Amino acid sequence: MNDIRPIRAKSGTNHEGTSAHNRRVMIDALRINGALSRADLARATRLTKQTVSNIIEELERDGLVSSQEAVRRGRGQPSTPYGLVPEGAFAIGLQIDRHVTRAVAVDLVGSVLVRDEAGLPPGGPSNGTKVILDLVAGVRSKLAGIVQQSEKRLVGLGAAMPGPFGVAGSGDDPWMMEAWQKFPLLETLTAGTGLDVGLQNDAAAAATAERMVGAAHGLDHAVCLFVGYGIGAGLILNGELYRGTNGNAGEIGMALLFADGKSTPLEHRASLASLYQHLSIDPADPGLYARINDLALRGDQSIHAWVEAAAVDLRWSIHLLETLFDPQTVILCGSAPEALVNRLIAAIGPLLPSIAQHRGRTLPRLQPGMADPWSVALGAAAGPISRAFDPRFAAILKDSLQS
Amino acid sequence: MNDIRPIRAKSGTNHEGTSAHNRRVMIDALRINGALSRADLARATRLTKQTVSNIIEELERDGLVSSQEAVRRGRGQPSTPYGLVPEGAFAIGLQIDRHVTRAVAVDLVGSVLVRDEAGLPPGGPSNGTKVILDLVAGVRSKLAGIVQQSEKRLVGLGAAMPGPFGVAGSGDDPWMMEAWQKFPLLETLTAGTGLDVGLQNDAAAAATAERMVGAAHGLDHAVCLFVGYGIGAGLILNGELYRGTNGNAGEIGMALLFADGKSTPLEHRASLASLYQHLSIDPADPGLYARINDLALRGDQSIHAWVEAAAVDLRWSIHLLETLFDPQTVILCGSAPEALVNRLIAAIGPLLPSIAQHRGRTLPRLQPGMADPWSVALGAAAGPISRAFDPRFAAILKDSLQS
DNA sequence: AGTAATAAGTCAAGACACTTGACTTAATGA
DNA sequence: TCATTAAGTCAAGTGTCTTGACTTATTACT
Repeated sequence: MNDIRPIRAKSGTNHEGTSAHNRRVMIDALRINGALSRADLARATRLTKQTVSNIIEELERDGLVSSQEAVRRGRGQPSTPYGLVPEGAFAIGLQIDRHVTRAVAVDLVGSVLVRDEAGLPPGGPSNGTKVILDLVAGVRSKLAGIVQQSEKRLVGLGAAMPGPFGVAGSGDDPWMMEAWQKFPLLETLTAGTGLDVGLQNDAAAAATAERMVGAAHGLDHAVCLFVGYGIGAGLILNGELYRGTNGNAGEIGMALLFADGKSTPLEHRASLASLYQHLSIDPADPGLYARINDLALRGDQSIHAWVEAAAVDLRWSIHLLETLFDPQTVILCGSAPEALVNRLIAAIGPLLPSIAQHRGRTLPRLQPGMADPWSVALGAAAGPISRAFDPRFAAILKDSLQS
Repeated sequence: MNDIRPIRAKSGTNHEGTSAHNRRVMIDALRINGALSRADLARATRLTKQTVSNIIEELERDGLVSSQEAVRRGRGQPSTPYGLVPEGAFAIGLQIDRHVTRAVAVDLVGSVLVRDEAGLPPGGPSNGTKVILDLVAGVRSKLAGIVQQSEKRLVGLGAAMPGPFGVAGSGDDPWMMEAWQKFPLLETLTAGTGLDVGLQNDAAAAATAERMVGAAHGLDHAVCLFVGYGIGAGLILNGELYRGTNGNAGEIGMALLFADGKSTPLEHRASLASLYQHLSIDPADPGLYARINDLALRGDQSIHAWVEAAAVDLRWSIHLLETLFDPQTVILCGSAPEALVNRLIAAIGPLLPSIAQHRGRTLPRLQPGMADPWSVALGAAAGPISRAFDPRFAAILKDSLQS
């Protein structure tokens, strides 16, 4: 009769949770709307003027917001807008890709202050860990050289790498990503940097970036279709990144397509990997990015065939994402040369019919996102910033309150 | 300069929000774990014993929980477990299907107390509204005859019908569902019943039912693949039903499949509609359910061919849902005869490889859910109960606190 | 048996964060 | 000039959780 079953329950909350939530709501409002007065904030958040005043005062003491020039708007006392202070917080973003690793330092509003990259030697984590830790340390010290107190204001390190995580893989990846995926990266990075470390896949990172400073800014439901070496979808649902049970939600590249009696993962058909194979070029070529961009700009015939084929699969992928997630918009982004992404977008249209053809639609069904080799690292850095400052259910719960 | 841009912000919260959240967390814990003592609840929710005592006292006054026989568990004062009181709250669930409408009255723990159905005359809402309102009124008065104070404890009316909502349709549906989808159903039901009314699609309702009393009980990430006249997926993400921008998330039946050079919606290939067509029978036949069940039990050859074909599409659908949502489990349910669902499940296996083949997996990748013509109505009723009593982010916000 | 240990649950005071309503400040418009 | 309007502050009030001591009830040990 002595049942020792664990009791499962969500955590309760208390005053601290309330306060933490309200602080986050203020920051979020300032991020979405730009500078706002206390009175504006009170109306928008449904809190009282007094409460807003107290919280703003606290945020100002913490260096997260600052007052601006008073604004006269008709009768009444002029309002004093408060805006986010970019240097109020920083985060380091780290991208681990097949043959390269990139790190950036980003501030509270998502500006990249420092960026650096390094080649990853073959051999997986055993050879790459030192390179990565050195890269992070370098970015961190450069940041310290640019701004005061950066270390105190560093909220964490976000890492991004291709998924999926924790899955028994196919073993056909020459880039040892599987070894990386199995490696205790979080623990290694935490031990090596002393920072709070988070990990997400590259598509999720791209979506996080789009939400902070890109096309998904202020949206609560958006899907980012990320075309990189692989292909994946980053999901913004209810205003938050959706991770799924194991952080693998959105791994559309693993979706099997059936054609001509055989099944192929989408990843093998529409991704830069397939392009490299199509063009018979070495993905480790350092001048690759410029070369592809050049080919895309020139409208090269060899690229054209791949674009047309990939566009068919992407068009269908977008249709499927619209059908399953019912987002406000789909964003096409990638760690691909911008010219190539533009060609893809042009080739994808017109979109397939879907539930996205909705009466109340205001946003385009498909929008271009960032096409920048640094966008994944930026999104990786945006992760810790979002965790620290965006309103989230988890942030009100007692078991998340440590500070 | 007089910019009248609307300021967008999430709502703040206050003590009431805190309290409302904690009440919901208690109810949720009792629902998941069964009866618990105050001390157990305090540990599980991370609240203090005193706080739990106060909230339990309040919930007991409200008739939502009641104490049970004291339990001796080793040293120390025996604990007094508290459990949910089924008749603490009720909701009416309404299913509007092509040729039939069903209504149920459900209690706090998801037991169906009253059920009734009626045929829907052709002609869409103009002819059907009266039938529906009469059906609801009948169920409501029968409930009042069974339990005391049912009207006071009625938290709302949940309606479910096939989606998608608000989409420019294809117009090829003989059952006038498009007319229903365009009809101001919420307003009509609110005016006709005086209740708080919610609306979701049938797959979402099935998922809500599975979460309250079925295979998704206590799970935070589950996908219900619902096979009915159409086919759809109900999504439980982060412990809540995910609706998408327009309540159309999960409408996998609208997904276009490409084969033999033409595109077909999944719905036309794997759904009861396709079965009826395959068997050349009239979907309005009142003895349909028994007839199909009988055919499935006998292992009829005509059904066998459809099952084999549908299983291919369902196998792929499950693979896709696993890939995109990374759920803890996929549940196959339907408003289809149980024997048919069992045949389908048997025919679907083995599943396609996917990211669901994860190291830490404990639940089966695919589980059977309810296969019951009443499950959609039950899920419809579970909607208002979940909105009223489950922990949700929205419930802590000031703009959701009215009571 | 008697007593120490253990755990549930209560009591009463305290702390925290939001709310209330009156008040001050500073601008515009008639 | 002065009523009106709106931003923002002040100080007391309120609701909800927390704290720490205390009571109650049972088992385990001597």
